[in-house]
Amino acid sequence: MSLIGPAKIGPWNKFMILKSQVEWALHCCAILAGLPDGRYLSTKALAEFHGLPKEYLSKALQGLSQAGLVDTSLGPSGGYRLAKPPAELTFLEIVEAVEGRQRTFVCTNIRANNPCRPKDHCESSPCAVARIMWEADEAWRAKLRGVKLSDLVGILSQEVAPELWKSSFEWVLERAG
Amino acid sequence: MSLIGPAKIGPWNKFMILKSQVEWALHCCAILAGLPDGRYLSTKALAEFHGLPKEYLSKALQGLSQAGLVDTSLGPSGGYRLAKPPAELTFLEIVEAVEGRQRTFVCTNIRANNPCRPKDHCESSPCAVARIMWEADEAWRAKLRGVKLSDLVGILSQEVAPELWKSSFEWVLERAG
DNA sequence: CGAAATAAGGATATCTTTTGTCCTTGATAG
DNA sequence: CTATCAAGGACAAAAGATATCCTTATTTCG
Ligand code: SF4
Ligand code: SF4
Repeated sequence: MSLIGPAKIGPWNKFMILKSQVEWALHCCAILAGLPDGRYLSTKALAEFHGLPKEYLSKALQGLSQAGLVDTSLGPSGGYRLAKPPAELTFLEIVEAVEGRQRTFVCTNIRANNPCRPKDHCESSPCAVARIMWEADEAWRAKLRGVKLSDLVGILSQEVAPELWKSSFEWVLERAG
Repeated sequence: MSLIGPAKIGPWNKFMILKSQVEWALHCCAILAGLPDGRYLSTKALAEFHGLPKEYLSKALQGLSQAGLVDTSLGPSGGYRLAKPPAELTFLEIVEAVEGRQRTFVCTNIRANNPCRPKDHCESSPCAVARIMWEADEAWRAKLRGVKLSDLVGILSQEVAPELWKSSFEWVLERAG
């Protein structure tokens, strides 16, 4: 389902992959975006709705909370709600909140091992290899930065079957504190 | 060195990261690009030049070989050489040869767990979340597809100190079969 | 006030992936 | 014939992802 080409290159089937937490967080934000003003939705409800382990999903939601993307409330009728309007929440913010902000290419500075290199030689700036890879990372981020949560909700509201959309909304409302 | 922001978000310090093999393969290709026509360079020489474990680097080179990016030759004076001119070899080809071609976002289809979803409901196409993430992946690939190995060599030849560039070239030539 | 529900987060266990080593096989140059 | 090479299988160690359990402090509601 997720292979692009015939790619069967030795034992290297797996590509660098985002945590499944990212998918969970995106789905949860989409749900929270539909919540009426001031209401909260608990981890329990979000986990149940998506069929996910509650305790582990909680870690992803904590990531969103620490990044300031959601507000929380304790006690019964507590839970999560978005900290800003869906139109001001980007995909990149959500992805980075759970996945971190490191680049995909990390440089282990192997050029320092060059046997021809003088002992006192000091490369100051990152070399071209790293810069090129980081530009690709930035293109990835730029794309995600350009998509708002509200864009997603807009697409989903058109694509999801109306009766499913409606019943899901009601299911959530019943549990929103 | 590789952090973009202050990003200290819970235990999630690590981002999805490319194998170090990718860095190794890019460096090796840069070296091979400087090889005179018809000459080969062995795993042993490449590993020694970069200070890498020979047997493990070998796996990365096998990836390049299986992808048809390099030609190999057995026996003494054997090794690797590029299968095509550096101007026709893209970063993306090299990266995919060692890392694979899977997307960074894999969809575990959690929408199927929606308790409101009718039993016989069948979502055919991937939803908007997945499509958006895949577009970002494609932007990343497009960027890497646009950079040729010859571009890298051009930049390096300007940036690397001339005496180091020259001595490295000679070091390689001494060992090229 | 007291009980139940909640987020936050520490500790730990398990599984997968990455990284690395070792060895065998078959081919090739000299 | 011998030394050297790529290919690749088997295996081990380290790191990371996934998941569970438990404690603590806070808040709502009866
Ligand atoms: S800076 Fe360039 S040479 Fe140094 S490790 Fe990173 S990619 Fe390799
Ligand atoms: S297709 Fe969409 S809803 Fe289904 S698992 Fe993928 S991202 Fe989630």
